Amino acid sequence: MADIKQSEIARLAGVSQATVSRVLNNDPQVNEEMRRRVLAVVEMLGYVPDARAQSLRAQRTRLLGLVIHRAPHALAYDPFFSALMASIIEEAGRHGYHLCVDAARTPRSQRAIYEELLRTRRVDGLILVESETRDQRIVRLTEQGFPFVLLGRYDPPDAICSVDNDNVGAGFMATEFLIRKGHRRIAYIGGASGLTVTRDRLQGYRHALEQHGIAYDPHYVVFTESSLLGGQRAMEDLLQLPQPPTAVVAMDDLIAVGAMRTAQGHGIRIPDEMAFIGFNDTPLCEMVEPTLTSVAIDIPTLARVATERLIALIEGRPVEPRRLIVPAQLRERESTG
Amino acid sequence: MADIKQSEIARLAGVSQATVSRVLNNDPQVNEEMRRRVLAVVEMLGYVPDARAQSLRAQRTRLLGLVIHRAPHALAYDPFFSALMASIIEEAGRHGYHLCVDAARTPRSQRAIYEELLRTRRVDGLILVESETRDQRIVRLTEQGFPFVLLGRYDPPDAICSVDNDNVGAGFMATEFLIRKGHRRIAYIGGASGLTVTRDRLQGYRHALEQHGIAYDPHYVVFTESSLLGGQRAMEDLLQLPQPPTAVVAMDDLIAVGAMRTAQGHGIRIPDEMAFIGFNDTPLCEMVEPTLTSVAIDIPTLARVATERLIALIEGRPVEPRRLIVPAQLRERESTG
DNA sequence: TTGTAAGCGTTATCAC
DNA sequence: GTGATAACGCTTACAA
Repeated sequence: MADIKQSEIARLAGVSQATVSRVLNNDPQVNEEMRRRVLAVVEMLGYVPDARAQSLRAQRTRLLGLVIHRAPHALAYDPFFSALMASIIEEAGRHGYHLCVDAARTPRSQRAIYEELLRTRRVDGLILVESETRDQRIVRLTEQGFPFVLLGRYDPPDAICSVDNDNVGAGFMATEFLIRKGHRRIAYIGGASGLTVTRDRLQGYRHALEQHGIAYDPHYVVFTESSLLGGQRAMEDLLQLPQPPTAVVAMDDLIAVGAMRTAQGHGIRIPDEMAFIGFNDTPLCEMVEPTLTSVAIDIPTLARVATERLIALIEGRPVEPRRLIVPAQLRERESTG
Repeated sequence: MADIKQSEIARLAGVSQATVSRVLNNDPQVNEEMRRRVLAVVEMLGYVPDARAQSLRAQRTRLLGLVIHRAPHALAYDPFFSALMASIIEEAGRHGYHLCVDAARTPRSQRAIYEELLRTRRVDGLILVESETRDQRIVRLTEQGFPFVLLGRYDPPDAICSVDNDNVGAGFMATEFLIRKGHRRIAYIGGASGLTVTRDRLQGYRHALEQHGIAYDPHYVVFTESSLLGGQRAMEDLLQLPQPPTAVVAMDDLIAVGAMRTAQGHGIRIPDEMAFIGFNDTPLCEMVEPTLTSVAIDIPTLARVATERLIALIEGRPVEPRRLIVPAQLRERESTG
């Protein structure tokens, strides 16, 4: 039972193996009668073509590659990554593609993995995440002409095909929202200061202040690690200031919640005395008291668009413009009044 | 540059293509001199064999399959799945395998996906999760002799190869822990009632009650969806009882937190008036107030063992015993006093 | 010890 | 319109 192949179908239907292939590929030239006969046998045996043979013959696997750059436990609780992966899978499936996920913990193994995926032709294209300023992967893939899409920002914009959530815009949106609520002393708590996300959102924050005639005060900007504890520590620092802020833009929900906890611990009422806004719109936002306003990255759209574009690249369709921006969305809740 | 193949290496090294293949497969019969010559060219061109051709020839793809049974947004915040996937990827990589992840939202598409993966031979084996009591996938895979490992329980134990976190034991452990704390009216909030996990933990719960001479009262057992809201709804029901429980065993941390919230909303003090215990030991446990006691499933071990066994099956090595149990661990926190 | 050649299951290009 | 036949890139008998 295991190994039905086209020649087997052909034998039972009394036609040649080539005809079976034609029928299965909807060749219009094939006679109705033969088509029926072949399809009947195909149906009966539940024949499906062997993906391995198709891959070799067609020179493509219909597999998209995604490489995770974290240790397993770090990935486990990263909703961004899970959501991304799930949406990629879904969109890929719609186009008849599958997702192959690999992991690379160290920078060295990263290079090795990308090199392997590239050379073995195990996948037809790659989705890149967490780009660095001088990304070797991008250089390599570009010079090899291997299809890939970057999730993130890259300069110059037309050099490669990329899809980005608008981090600058998101930082701007969050800050302006607070300004419109009447706040003037607004703090920004960033994550690791080297990350592009941190810097981009900070840029949006500064831009919003500027546009509304508020002087930028570096005392209101702190960087910390992306965790509850990080948020708590950052807030402690901000509360030491002679003029503490009346509103806080935090790099992610975890930091925001940590900061909010600390403020509450100091007897500060939220949102009356201090407003908070986070990023990513994680379920955490609904779990805390008061619920947390958050700027949502539209992960499903991000993933969908990136996947669509990658498949277009693979199949040789034009992709224009090269860089696409997916706007963020603000989800207003109690923490901003 | 793109397409280096063995025949190309052979030409440059002045040997036959078969010799190149032998060198790459460490055939001991090949002469040292030739080996050097071939490897030099291989090195120089950075040649790596084409995975597609190897797949067809060897009749195996070195791909493991995992099918997710949820909508993307549901997966996004499911740490169990992410942790599992990450650990599978890591272990697979150690053995030279990759992970192919697919998704099936509806039961119908589920069958279709499994059938496709099975028939197209796109993957060498499957890791099954979330088994149901009469799992059609298992029947089908078994009759086809397709390699797979079930993460979960299955009877009879020797029928198929499975790795289970000890759900019965975990349910028992959680319940007994509460009993030892002095509780007698203990509720159990399960997930979807069809799931094996739900039933297994319930069995452990009943077993613990029985062993400590506490009568089983079905009013204390409710089923709900695995979410904050599900937990909240279930708790509302439990609070309607003439004699509400003094302790709650919830199927997962999300449900537990939802239930805890609702209890708090009704002015119930935790853990003084009501104790809570969840499952999975997610970061959520540390984020809530009071922190949540939880029974941890050892996901990395689970994933590692399952992956190892699947690969053993694929490569025709014996796997004994067929069923393996990975014990759980209780992480005590504030919610149980 | 090495080269020649068959074949893995497809698709596509030929003749007929 | 249909049936032989040649690839796709690799592994492995078998021949030399």
